Amino acid sequence: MGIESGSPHVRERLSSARSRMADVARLAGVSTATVSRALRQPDLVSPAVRARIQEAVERLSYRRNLMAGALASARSMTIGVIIPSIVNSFFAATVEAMEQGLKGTDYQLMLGNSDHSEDNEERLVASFLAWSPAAMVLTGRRHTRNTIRALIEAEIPVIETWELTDHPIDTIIGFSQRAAGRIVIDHFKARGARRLGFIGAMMDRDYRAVERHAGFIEAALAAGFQAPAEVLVPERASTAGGAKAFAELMAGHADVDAVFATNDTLALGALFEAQRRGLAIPDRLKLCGFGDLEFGAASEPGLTTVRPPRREIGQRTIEILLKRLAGGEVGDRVVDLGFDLVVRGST
Amino acid sequence: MGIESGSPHVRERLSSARSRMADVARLAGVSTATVSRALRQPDLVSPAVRARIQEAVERLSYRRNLMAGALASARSMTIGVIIPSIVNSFFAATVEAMEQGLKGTDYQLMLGNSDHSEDNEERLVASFLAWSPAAMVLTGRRHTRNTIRALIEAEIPVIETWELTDHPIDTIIGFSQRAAGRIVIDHFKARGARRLGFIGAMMDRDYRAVERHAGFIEAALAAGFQAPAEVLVPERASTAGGAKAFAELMAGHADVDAVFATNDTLALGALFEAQRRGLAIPDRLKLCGFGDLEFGAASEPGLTTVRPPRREIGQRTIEILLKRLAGGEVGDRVVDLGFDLVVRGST
DNA sequence: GTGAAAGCGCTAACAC
DNA sequence: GTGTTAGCGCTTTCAC
Repeated sequence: MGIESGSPHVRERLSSARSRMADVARLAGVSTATVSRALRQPDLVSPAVRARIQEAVERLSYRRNLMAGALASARSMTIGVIIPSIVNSFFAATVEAMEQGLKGTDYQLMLGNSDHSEDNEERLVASFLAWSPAAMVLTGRRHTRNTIRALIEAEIPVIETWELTDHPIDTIIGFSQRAAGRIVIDHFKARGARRLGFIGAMMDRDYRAVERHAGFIEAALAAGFQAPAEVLVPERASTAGGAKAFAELMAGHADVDAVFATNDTLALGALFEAQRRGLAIPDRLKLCGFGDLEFGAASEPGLTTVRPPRREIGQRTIEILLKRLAGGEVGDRVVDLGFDLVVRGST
Repeated sequence: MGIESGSPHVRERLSSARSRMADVARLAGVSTATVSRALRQPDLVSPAVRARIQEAVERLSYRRNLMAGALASARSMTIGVIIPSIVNSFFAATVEAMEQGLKGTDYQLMLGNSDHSEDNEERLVASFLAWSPAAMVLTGRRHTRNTIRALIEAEIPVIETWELTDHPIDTIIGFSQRAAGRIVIDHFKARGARRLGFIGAMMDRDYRAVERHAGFIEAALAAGFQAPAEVLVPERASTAGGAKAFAELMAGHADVDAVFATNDTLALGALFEAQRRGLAIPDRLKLCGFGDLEFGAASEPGLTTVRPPRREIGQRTIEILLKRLAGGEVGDRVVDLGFDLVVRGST
């Protein structure tokens, strides 16, 4: 098309194997504009033409080049998701639910891992935005100024998750971490606990754990308990860390009879350590975790825990996003999905 | 720049806020080609010019539009990774290691989840290829014909992981699942086991578990054991499933004294169930898992397990990929990273 | 409802 | 070592 003989720099096509939209257009006897419409907004194209295009697409086994489309429209079919940790199955369940919600659409998740660092998050957001994502999903409500600015300038839907705040960047979907900490006190009190303990991990970086802790302490004092004994492990939550922290806790405060661990994994470690020490659960020691990780239902005894709406957060996020991306209204900016206390043998 | 008055269709820039390479070029007093070079192959640009460009980039807080670059070069800075499950922390550790290996480079992982299905994998590969990834990373060596063809046609590095085969698509990095099953027999025999049991999950879809099973059975028979008693759970491995399967196993074969579970999560369930039944571990019952998940080191008793090179697979994958993408030679096409038997209290 | 044509913001031949 | 220039394969006005 218009290659004049003598044209100086002819660039060869790199992937000559793959058919382009122009090939489809030619075969269907229409323009590329019409093919583009037929593929993106079928309603705007007459049924007859649509059928011809469909046939041509199949004959050529044509697949749209998403990058060309993204460049032309300044918007890609990508949704950037940043979670604090992949290994932590809290967020894995949320991501899995998001993936399932996206099945059948053309959207792709682009997953990043901030390792619980706001600076890492800032870098990730910057590099994700270079892909002109259709939307961004973050974990938590705390971000650097630059992150927030970049996100606002991008003018795309932004969903924060796993927490609540009255001032989300755009929309936040989660639950009150503080209330999750408080509810444990009610339960311990009902069970007759006298001396409380707390085990936490990575509380210098995991702001959600800090909030659960705050809720726990605040409610403990309000309920007339002595200030809980605490042991924090610096590394990320692990069974080994939980066992170690529990040992340390009991070493310093042998009278503790009810322990809240900010994470089921820590609680499992405490449970094993209690077993090793022959402490009867729940009679001598009551144990409550957070997360409702799968093993808690099958452990011996079963682990009492606070269940966050892990999958629901992901489902609702995608639901809201798909509606927005299809041109729907912005709904509630704060979505509280709540949580449950799951009572099992350990209390 | 050549906008003639009366030009019919002038399209307005959508994101006028962001600076383009042309802006940087203008400010630095060079052409866009030079800016592009300075950003991608700094060695080809004189230090003086490079510095000027660098300054302009900072002044304008310029970020390259990766999609434009990808379109022009028919190659994006993306590495597509497909794993069978996000929730399963086996692969999470591999992905985490890959991410860390990519830190400081401009490459991004694009993560997909096949849910242990070759058909899902095929769809994911197809949609990932639409992004012209720089490379693809798959889990396992079994793929549909279409997957393999598409990957070969893409002419990019392809790494298969977590298994071995003499005929990889391109390169495979892993270990022998079959040998991992066999080694457990050696250990059980050394510990004086008499009657063997096996617990598996999702063995209709998880081909790696099937291979471990095959190795276990094959070695058991070769070592003169009676054919192991087996219980398989259809769902994905869980503690609850392990407990249930173990209960069923003992109900049918009360004489079993050594159990191999294809997954530590199942083994943990068996451990809890054995506790509930008052079976002494390891005296009455020996238990071995697979995966070396974190809790096994802290459980009571500690869980003997086969440790796969989870992080090593990810590290090596990125190492090899970065070398290849930088134009390096293709090295070994089969990389055996081996595995370890980690002996703890449960045997 | 459909087509023409002007970009989207880069990269890579090639010339100098 | 640097500039010129022609695309990459779409999307989207605008005109009909």
